[in-house]
Amino acid sequence: MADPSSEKPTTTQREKLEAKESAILAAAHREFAEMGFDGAKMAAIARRASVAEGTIYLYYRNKAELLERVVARFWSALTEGALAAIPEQSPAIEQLMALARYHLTEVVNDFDFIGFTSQVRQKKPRDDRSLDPIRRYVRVFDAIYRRGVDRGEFSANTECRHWRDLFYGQLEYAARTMVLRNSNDTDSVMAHLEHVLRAGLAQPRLADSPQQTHEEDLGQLLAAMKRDLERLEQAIQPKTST
Amino acid sequence: MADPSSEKPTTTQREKLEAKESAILAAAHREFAEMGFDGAKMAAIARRASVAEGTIYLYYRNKAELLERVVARFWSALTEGALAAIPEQSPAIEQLMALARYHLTEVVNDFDFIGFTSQVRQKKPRDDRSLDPIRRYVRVFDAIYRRGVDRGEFSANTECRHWRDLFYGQLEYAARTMVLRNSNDTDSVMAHLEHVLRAGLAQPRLADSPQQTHEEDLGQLLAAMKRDLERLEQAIQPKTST
DNA sequence: ACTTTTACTGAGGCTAACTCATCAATCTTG
DNA sequence: CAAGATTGATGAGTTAGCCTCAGTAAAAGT
Repeated sequence: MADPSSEKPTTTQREKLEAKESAILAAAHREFAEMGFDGAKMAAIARRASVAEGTIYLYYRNKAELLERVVARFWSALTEGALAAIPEQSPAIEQLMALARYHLTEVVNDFDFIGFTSQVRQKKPRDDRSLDPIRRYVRVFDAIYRRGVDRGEFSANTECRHWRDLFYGQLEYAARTMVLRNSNDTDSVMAHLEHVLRAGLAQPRLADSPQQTHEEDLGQLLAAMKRDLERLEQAIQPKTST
Repeated sequence: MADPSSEKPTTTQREKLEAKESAILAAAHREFAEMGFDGAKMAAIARRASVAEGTIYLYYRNKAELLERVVARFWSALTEGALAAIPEQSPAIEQLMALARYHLTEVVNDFDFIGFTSQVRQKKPRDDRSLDPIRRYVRVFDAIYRRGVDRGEFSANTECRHWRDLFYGQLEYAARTMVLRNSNDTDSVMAHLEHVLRAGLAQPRLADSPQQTHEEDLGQLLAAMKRDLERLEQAIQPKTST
């Protein structure tokens, strides 16, 4: 066992398993994307992955669970890509727009998987772990949002989840429209979203009790100036009063 | 044939057919809603509708087409309900909010059918007539939007479709969140949507040349203060420099 | 009353998901 | 290193459920 040559087969064995599982997932991904859930045949997936049909059932209980794992992998990959696409040090609003652009293009590319996702969700209990990758992806938005609040870019008095729903909802519908019409006007969608976010996130109380956000910043500026004035006054007074 | 009594069976015959078709649709609706598409069994639908399994295939080519027709009926009903729920003479923004509230509650009630809809859409060519009821429903928004533009409530320089995507997208995601969490905060969703619509639809150029509203006033205030400071500086300098 | 047309039926065909007895390969142990 | 044990892989067979179609009943036509 200490002999390196004898270790090789051990690691190879593990790698073999993982490679096989990965091959099945990749084959299933392609088959589902091309044929849809009902159209996809387990036999075809097995053929694509170069395994026997029965082998698939050693890794996944049934066709539905296979789809579920493919979908989970899709969202994990999406999360990786999104994190890579977001500029680290930029203002939060720019990070949001980068996320939006990434999300939109990816969703248009793999639009079927949005449908698969809701198909999977439909028959899952609320707290199923298989939905975690989706939750992790959604939290990418939340993280940026919170950072925006911390940096003072966004006012803190709107619930994050409403903006999250608006963000992903708008993008998904825009993607659907683009896919259905086979057109691509990403830029105009992005411009509109940015407009809405800037107008609403930066000045979120405009509707309820207007004039509180940027004005808040400006208010702080004013306060600082007032302090400066007072200091100036202090500096003067000794000379003038004496 | 001219005898009225001989006409009766003819109409009864037609009514019978329509009643049967309607019974099948209703049975299918319930079965799909309870069991999902895959879980629903044609035999069960036939039993619910009190017809033989083969009879269903006289009306619908296959299970998928049956779902398609159920979905179409669902959207038609939604359109009727929406038109009824919208106050005729109110401002467009209020009509939009009425539509939003109606849409949200209905979608939460029958959330499965949203999933079915995308399932149906996935395997349909772009120009399939069976999607018409959905298009008709979507146009309810468009009509209100245009009316708002005509009345001068909304500025005309944003594309309708972006606001439509935002409107339905936000609501669908909000509905999903509510269904998944089994919570109901319709009012807070509505408040947020109204805020966004009012901020964006009424003052649509905010994003292009930012910071022109209240900050302008504050800016003037700051400018005035700066002038004061300069005056103060002037007042001091003679005394300190001399 | 007899034919034709139309509406309906449900047993059976067929496809495709899933199982399981069997085999192959690797690991363990005397 | 050979023999047994364990684990992984296979694909023919089972089964569920969609859909067909030959046959029946009812209505319309003549």
